[in-house]
Amino acid sequence: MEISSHQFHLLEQLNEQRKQDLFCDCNILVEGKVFKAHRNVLFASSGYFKMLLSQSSKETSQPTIATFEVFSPETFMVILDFVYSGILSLTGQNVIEVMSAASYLQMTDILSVCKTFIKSSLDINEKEKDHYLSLSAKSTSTEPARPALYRSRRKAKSNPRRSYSVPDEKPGVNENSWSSYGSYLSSQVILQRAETQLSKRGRKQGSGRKRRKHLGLSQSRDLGQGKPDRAGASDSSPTSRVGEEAEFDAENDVGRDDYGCHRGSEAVPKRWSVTQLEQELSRTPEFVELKAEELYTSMPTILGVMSSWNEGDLPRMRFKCPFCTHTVKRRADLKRHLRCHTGERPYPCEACGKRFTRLEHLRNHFQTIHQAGKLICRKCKRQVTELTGCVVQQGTRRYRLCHKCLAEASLDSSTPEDFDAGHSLVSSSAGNKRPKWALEEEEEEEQKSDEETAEEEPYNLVVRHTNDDVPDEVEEKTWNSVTASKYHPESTENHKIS
DNA sequence: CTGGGGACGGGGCCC
DNA sequence: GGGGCCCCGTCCCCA
Repeated sequence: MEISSHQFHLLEQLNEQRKQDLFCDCNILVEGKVFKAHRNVLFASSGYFKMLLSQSSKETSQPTIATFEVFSPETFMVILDFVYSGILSLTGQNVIEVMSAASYLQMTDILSVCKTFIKSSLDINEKEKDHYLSLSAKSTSTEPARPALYRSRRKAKSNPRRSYSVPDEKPGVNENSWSSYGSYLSSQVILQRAETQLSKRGRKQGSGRKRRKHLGLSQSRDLGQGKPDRAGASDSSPTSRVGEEAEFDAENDVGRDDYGCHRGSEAVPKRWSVTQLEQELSRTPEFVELKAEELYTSMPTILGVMSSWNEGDLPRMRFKCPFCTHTVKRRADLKRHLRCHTGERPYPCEACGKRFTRLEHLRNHFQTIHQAGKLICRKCKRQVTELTGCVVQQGTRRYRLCHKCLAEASLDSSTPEDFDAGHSLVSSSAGNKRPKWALEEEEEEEQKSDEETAEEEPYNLVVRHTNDDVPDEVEEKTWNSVTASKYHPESTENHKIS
């Protein structure tokens, strides 16, 4: 026979013990503030602590001290309260940092709730839109943030306080609290996008930003001895973090000044960069894939915002990106911009598989990479014709050499091929060395049954506008080799739509 | 190590 | 609204 209240009472007792500092055998030092807790509770709640405490479990006679500098004491208080009560106090101001801390501490339940909270914050229904449009920027900037209390499903029954359930876990409960957009987001779970996003971000940020690091764990009798661990960390997180905060403070101030009334800003507290938010969103397997098209049509009310206007001027309508502070004048531009957040690349190069966000980028790529459009010998800089020179490929670069320079360069091993011979330069070179981005798209390339066709006609640019949801509806535009060199799509007779 | 150039991504804006 | 052009910034490779 199961007594349902036992778990709750047990946790309640543990929480009381924590508050009274009874049997606490773990001290957590967060930016100088000490939190006391029980190892077993932390072990059971956090993957981070599980790993940490299992490593230090041999010396159980001494209290464990964990030191963190990557989140604030207030944030850790929220998390610790959740651990001991099942109640998560989220606000628009703390959700990002709580999510970051939860991600760090490997607490997936909190992560899910935070992501859901953010998603719901991104939704603005028609009522709110009308509300914003009817009020001036001044009058809407003072609405206090109401904390939302998220309760663990296990404790939802006995909690008298208002709580939300995670839609993923309990569909149907509190449906009004969650927009269709949020449901849409939750239903679009794709792991591959997360990997792609992470690899992309990692590549881009590799030199620019340092990952935040915790400052270590010590096990000693004296709390003060936790300090040397901080000094020992070469990649000092306070320094890097301050830099990140300052960076985003500046960029977010712009958006806040103009669009302070927009609720979307609540979901992105000013201390966080957009990239950081994306990283947090993409760190977990549940990262959602958003297609710009669907995103655009599924949440139209979030996009149109009214900027503040000067005296005597008519209000200027701009469109704000829900994921960052960027605003654009036209909806189409926003739609285009959204692709940089969703990672959607609807224009694959049929020659090499690389995908692009825009047709023009694909066009430029094809011209420069696969056609070596410059009729100049790269070595002697003289003009070459298709008779006096040929195209060679070195790595990912493709260029022309005159026959003379080619002979001098001794490029026999690189298998240069005559441009007019109709051989597949791409396939021969791609077989030798696959670029990094090609590897990323490897899985998708495997599904391309028509790629061989493209390789047989290496000088035709085949543009396929993909639609992942409707794979049968594939739009292809094939440029003839001659017209492709010009890339004038207005000459529609050269397009083959299949 | 450094500077130059290529490739690429993204924004603004025109047609 | 879509397509396209221009411009700029960033990253990477190479000499």
